Amino acid sequence: MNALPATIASSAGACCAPGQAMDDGTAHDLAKVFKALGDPTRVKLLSMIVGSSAGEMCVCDLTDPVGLSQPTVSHHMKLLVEAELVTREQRGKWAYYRPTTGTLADAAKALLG
Amino acid sequence: MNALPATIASSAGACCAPGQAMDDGTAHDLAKVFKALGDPTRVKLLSMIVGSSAGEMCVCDLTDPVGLSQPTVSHHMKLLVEAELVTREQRGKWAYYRPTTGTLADAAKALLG
DNA sequence: CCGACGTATTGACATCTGTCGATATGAAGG
DNA sequence: CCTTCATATCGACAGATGTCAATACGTCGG
Repeated sequence: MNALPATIASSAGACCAPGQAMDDGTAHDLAKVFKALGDPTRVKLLSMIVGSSAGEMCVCDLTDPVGLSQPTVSHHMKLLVEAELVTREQRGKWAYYRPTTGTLADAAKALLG
Repeated sequence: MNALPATIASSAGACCAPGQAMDDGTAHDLAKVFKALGDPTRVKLLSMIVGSSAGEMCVCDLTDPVGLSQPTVSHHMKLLVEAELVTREQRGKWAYYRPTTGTLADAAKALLG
């Protein structure tokens, strides 16, 4: 229940001492974001949410298009939340997910300098 | 021995029919790029190459900083090459790796629209 | 309070992945 | 040629990952 994206953003600033290995914690945090997108199903899920007209989607809307069971989709969404690529909001019976702005871009920037 | 990044770039253009699931092949290609960065070691490796003053590094320069065996580093570099995040050039006994420009940014753009 | 419904968690399983040691490949130097 | 050195490939193994069926949790409408 944690994650520290502030580290990522700050690392994007003071970046890249030449030839020096990146800090272990930063590398771990960046890898977590990219790893969350390292599965075709999760790429699809995020792309659907990003492209949705309402800007948010619930699990029930996502299950059918990806063709996987509801628990599996729920599991994937949890990983996306933990990577802070989406946020979760419970409204009534439904859990709505919407993309976070900047997480992926910040990670890429921290890596490429 | 393939990979099709043209798909990624082109997908970045005609992106995101609302609510529609992303094409299977595109999702797979994007996931391949992100998965290659889904390991802290590979994040470190790429960041070191990006931050290097010469703009390129050989395996011998990379092995020590990450603290892993030479075969393991070679394995990681192969994955980065296959994801087209770096290019490999053999000069004499040494294999030099340098980052590709745009692969990660294109993947992120294809995903976020 | 109860039943229905959307979602999350658990347990199990096959597969994938990161790592190493041993070995193969390939290029320079004598 | 034969050796040396940098890199790649192979085989093996522990651990992580994606998936599902079964089940538990929470919220709403009676």
